[in-house]
Amino acid sequence: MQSILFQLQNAVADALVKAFGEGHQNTEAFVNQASNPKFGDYQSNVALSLTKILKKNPREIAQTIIDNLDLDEMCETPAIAGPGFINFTLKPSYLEALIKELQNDDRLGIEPVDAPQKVVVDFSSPNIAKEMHVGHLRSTIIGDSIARVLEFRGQNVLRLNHVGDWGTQFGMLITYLKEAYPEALTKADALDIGDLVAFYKKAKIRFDEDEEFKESSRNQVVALQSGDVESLQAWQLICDQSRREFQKIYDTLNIEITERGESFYNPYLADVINDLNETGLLEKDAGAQCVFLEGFKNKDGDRLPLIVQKTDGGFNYATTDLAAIRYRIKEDEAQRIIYITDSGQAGHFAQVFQVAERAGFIPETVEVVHVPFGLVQGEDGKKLKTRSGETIKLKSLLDEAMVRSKADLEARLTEGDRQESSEFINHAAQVVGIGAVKYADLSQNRTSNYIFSFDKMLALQGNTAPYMLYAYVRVQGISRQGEIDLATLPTDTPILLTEAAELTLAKHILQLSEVLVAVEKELMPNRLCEYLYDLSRKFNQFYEACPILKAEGDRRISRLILADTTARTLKLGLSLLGIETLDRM
RNA sequence: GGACGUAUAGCUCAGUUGGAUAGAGCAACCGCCUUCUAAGCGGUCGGUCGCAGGUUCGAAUCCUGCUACGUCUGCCA
Repeated sequence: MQSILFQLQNAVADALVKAFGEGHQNTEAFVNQASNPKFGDYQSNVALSLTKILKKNPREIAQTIIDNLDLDEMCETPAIAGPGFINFTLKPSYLEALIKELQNDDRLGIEPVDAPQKVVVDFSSPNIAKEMHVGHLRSTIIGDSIARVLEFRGQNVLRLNHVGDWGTQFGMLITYLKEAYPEALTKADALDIGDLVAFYKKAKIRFDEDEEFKESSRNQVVALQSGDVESLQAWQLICDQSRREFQKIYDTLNIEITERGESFYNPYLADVINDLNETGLLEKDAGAQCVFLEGFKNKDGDRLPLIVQKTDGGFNYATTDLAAIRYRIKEDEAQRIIYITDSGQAGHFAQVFQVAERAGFIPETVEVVHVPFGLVQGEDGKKLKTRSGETIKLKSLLDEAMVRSKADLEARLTEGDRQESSEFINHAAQVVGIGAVKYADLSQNRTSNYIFSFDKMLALQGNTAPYMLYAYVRVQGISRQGEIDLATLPTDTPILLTEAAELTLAKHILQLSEVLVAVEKELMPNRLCEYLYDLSRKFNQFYEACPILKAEGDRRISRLILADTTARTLKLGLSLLGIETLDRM
């Protein structure tokens, strides 16, 4: 099923050629959803844009376009309004037919793309032996949602966790491991570090206070990078410990991701330097191997380098990122590489991408894109910390969300004199709590800073996950109340869209495909959130205005189908945000 | 110093290639439960789209300057 928008765009584009000649084959049709319902459902502004080119009155142009349009099946006669807008109002009969098509379509009218692309989504990327913080939460939630949308569209997605599992901090960690847990290296499963973050902090203290420790840490880095067996074993132990902690978070969030950390690209780093050298981009400056950047200056106004090999011969993260780009293009055959990180890294990626392009690492057929998101701030507008100034642990943050949603639910149960099992309560609290955290994050334009507030994200009114979950629950409630299996409603009865609320809801349901195309292109999950929020509101208005179980005959079945299609759209949309649904709450 | 980003209602935010009278939620106030879960629905109130110019038939949106805030700015990632 082609989206309504797509069909109207094509129709207008055809009309332009018919009306004004072959020269207008590439003229943009400028069809959009109507800016205000009173203007109809869709509008085209193309007549206004052609005023100068055709040297005619825009209303006259609009009329000529309408005369050449063939939309009798879809629309009422298009109207010209204002200076030359063409307004389209969809026919109820057309909407009825489309809703009917969705009744038994699991994909709700969304066709997979014709030619799937190989897409790498690089997200989450915590650092080994460090706490996952709210910044990682954003990357994880946004990355997962983008990956889900692309997957549903039929793209071949590789989700990669580019964990920080390599680098100078491991010298310190391994040295401390040997000092504090010497038995860990000789006995199996002897390591029980417990809180790895505390371990990291202790190691850091030792590193800062003791010159000898510092020196042996440096030697440890060299040993690790040169493949010393014992060092590698220690490194592995620390990574495993961290990995287990990360996995708990991913399990709670229901997120799948393949770990491929920085260390993976270690064997390819030297090649990057060699190839940069061959392209003539490499310059040695103050002992370091650099590529000097175009359009970047340092504080003194001199040209700024991207350092790819340090004076001591070590590589840094720019080198790793260059190696990763090449590997993902050559070995993974990626056609689109998406990096989900905070906007603070925008400069870094701009630099790395520039060097990769100039070095010829990125073919024209490959798109490499940084998807930045804003800072997570506390309610004071500053970087989020606990009262004592500590980083907030992701686990405790998620736990608190669930505790709060549980308390809310229990209060409601008491109020409504309802009895539920503890399994039910715990499951509902988890779905609502985690869903609320995810939705709060995804529903904002990701480029702006994000003020993190438990109260706001867990508020159960307004533009929140619970609001949408509740709309879904309402439909399931109808099913229970009427003892109706929504999956086996009759298929031979007509859809009847006569009430304004029914028409409004039906139109909105049919716009999912337009939204998903936009999300895939712009990588902005908040567009999907906005769509689902509007869908929930329109459903609630329909629910209020149009009795379902009390309706009779075909009208009852039609409304049941409309409600069920809404619920399935909500469930699909929420699943693309990584949010589960509930039958009761 | 430079680069990038942000600035929209009291608060938190939308605003899709420039389009018609800039939209939600929260907060405040007023209504609607003998009727499918009121975690709902309807209504009222609330804006010099940071400031000043410019381009355009038309600017929150594009350009220039300014102000404020944020991020980044050579061997951490």
